[in-house]
Amino acid sequence: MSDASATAEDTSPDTVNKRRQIRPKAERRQQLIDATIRCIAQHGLSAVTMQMVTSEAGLSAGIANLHFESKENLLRETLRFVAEEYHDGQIEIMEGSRIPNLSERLDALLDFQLGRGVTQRQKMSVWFAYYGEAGARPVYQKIVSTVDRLAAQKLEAFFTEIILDGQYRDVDPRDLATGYSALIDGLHLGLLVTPRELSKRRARSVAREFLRRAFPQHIP
Amino acid sequence: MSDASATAEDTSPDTVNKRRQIRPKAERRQQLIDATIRCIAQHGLSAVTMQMVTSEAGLSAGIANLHFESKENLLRETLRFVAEEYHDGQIEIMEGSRIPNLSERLDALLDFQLGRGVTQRQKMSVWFAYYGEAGARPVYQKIVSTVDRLAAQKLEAFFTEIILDGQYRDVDPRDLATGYSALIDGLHLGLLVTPRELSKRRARSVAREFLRRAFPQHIP
DNA sequence: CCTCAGAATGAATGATTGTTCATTCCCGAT
DNA sequence: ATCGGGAATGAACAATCATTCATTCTGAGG
Repeated sequence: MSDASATAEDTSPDTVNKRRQIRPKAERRQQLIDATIRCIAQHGLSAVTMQMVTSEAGLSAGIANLHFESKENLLRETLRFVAEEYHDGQIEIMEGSRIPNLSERLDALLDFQLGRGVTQRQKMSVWFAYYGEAGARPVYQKIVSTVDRLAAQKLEAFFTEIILDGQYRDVDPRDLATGYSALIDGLHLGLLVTPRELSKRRARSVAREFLRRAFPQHIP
Repeated sequence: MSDASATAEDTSPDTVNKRRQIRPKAERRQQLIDATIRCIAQHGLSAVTMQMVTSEAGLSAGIANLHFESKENLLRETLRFVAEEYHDGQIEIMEGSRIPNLSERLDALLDFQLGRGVTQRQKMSVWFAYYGEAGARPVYQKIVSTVDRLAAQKLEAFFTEIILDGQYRDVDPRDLATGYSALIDGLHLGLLVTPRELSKRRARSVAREFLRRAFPQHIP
């Protein structure tokens, strides 16, 4: 929106470019998925059209049907990408090869899940747009279930490790992991729907207090 | 789907009735809202059409535009109804004129939020369908925000009462209310999207444990 | 420099959908 | 009984959308 001086030939990647370019298939697919994410975040899943996506990607109308078979396919692959991206990031932290200290790893998890990222709001919108449809679409349920199950197992293992380290009593790692995951989902929902009443800072504080009550020795 | 024997004149309310009936405006509006809820739960918000809704209600095609100005209006009023119904039920319990005992009131709240009700799943679907679109639709955000704020205030007051009664230290009622609300939302999400991995019983147990950690004297 | 496989285009198409409104006909008031 | 206001109908309409495919054009290999 800033550099729109169409005086000479324009070869910048983001602005309108008349020249047709041929790119590898994988690159075009990702380009279309990224455009779909932006469209869902801005207009809502139910308002997204193919023209909207291809226009956002700066490409022609028929290209989405060329690289994905149909609109349904494009939306399904977009969900899969967002779901895997989120859970992969989570799992990388929890497996903990990077951060050996358990307290620091808890903080890193909090930062990843509730930290600030400009693009974070876009991802949340997409996330819940699909959740909203999941009740009626078994395909979406299956994608989310698959990645969710793995993340839940890793979280349970992570909590088990903390429980052993702190010798905590009367704490079931499975129930605690379920509760923590639900809490994070609910906080994301609050950040998305009522951002005026729930700041990111307070959301992080609330989640931290949940962990502090469960693992007082690991959270100051 | 069971009693479909079209042998004689049919005057039952739910089955197909040829005879045209004139009913009060308010009744027709509610009838259409109920049909909309069922359609959203079954097919998803993005797949709902006017014909689907009017057919589900057993009425003619143009009637939705007669009682609501447009489709957008119908969807907006449906959201308002579901949101108010849920929060009114919550508030009635928390105000506690019915149940004086605080522990019993906590249990009643858990039962209402995570109890079994056949229609519960339908309402959850609608709830999250709108949440998914809320990120892109300020109108939805405003409706949810309005009812949510009132419920949050009542919950905070309720928790404050419990804190005073139990003389709990180091517990902020506002943060606790935010956390509990988020936890319930997250559990609803789990019940909707991954029902195989989260039973209602376990969801209730997880929420109860959250409360027990905060109010040990009030939850056995 | 030339060639051509196949990537990209975008106008055309058929299907779907929200909305309208002329017509029908129910039901309470007279 | 009957009359009229207005609730209900449903066929028709205009707009929108996903998808197709004949055509254009690119860029790497010969």
